[in-house]
Amino acid sequence: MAQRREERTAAIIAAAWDLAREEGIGGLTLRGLARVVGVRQPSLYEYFESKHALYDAMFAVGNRQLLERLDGLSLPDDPRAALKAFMATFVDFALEDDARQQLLFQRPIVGFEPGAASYDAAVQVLERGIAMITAAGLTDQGDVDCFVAMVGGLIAAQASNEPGGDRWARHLERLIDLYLDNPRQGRTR
Amino acid sequence: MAQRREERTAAIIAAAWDLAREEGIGGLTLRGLARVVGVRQPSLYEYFESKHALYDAMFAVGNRQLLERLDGLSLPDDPRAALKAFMATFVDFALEDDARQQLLFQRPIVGFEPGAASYDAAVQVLERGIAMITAAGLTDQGDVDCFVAMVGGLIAAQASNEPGGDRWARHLERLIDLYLDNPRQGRTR
DNA sequence: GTCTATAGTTTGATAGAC
DNA sequence: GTCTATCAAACTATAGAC
Repeated sequence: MAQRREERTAAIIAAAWDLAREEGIGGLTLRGLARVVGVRQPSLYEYFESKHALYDAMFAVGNRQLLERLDGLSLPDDPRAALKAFMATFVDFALEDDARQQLLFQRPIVGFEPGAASYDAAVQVLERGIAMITAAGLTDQGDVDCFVAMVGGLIAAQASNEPGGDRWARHLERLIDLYLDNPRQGRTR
Repeated sequence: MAQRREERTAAIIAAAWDLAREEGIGGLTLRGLARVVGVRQPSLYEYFESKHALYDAMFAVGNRQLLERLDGLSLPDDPRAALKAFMATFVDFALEDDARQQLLFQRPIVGFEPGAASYDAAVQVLERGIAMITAAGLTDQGDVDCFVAMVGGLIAAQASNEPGGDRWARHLERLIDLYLDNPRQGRTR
């Protein structure tokens, strides 16, 4: 049964995420993971050929979760309202889990580059985001860049200075309006 | 001569920064540092009682460099122009050296918290920045938070997506105008 | 597929001679 | 103050029995 093996693999990845949440993404070790899974450390090599392969699988699962959540949204017709709902979901997702935010949106593991298959989900997320921004009226590359940087800055400030709070995140909607209302070439009136 | 010792300590810290620039801040090892300094690894313990103490000294030196550069600016009288010049210098400093940016503005070393003395310079930098923002007209805490997050977001996006370029950094002045012209409670006219 | 055993490496830190 | 020698610990990864 190949299905049995896939379920087991998924359970190990889930346990790895649990552990990363406690120990930090960089503090994840195969010994620790084996302990919570209930096997000996070498047995994990039956499911992942290296530690990098484990990170890669975690990266893929995390991005697929994000993609599912974004695709599950029932967005309003108004492009601006839709963008706000989309980005609020994105920010919530990022702030829910610091370890996940680090592995998905930063590069905290030296030498780790996600494989093409795992990267695919991340690319899809980015494409959806840019499509939403464009639909809301920001077509200039510089405007899109600034918008993306702003959202990333909010997330980073919130996660590192006040995890669990909303001191920064609560300004998201206002800032979205600000950016949409002031494109680079735009006139205020 | 205690002076001789201080000079040697400073030289070791400088070498550590050189090495961190090559190997990454997390890849810095005492053995590697000893090699480039020209001594054996245990000899470093004559100058730093632990690796954390070395990081702490590096953190302090980096922040003092930033403080010197900011204090050395001859700023225009106009508060808005002054803020732009101040922040441009800050962003340049952060983007000059990725390892330095990581140690100073992120927390890439697990378990490392700068000591009070080293933290002092960092606090002074932040205070100066907030004073500049306030002088330019943003007095609301939420406005200051958003401004700081925006600058951090620009730096992070630039450093991680296009090191050495200016695709994000070049929008700094325009975004400063945008934030100053649109305070939370403000009216456009 | 899981185990025991261990190789092989790297690291921070200490002891003690000089 | 610098050295040699070494400890003690952690980790990833592999070999081979069952």
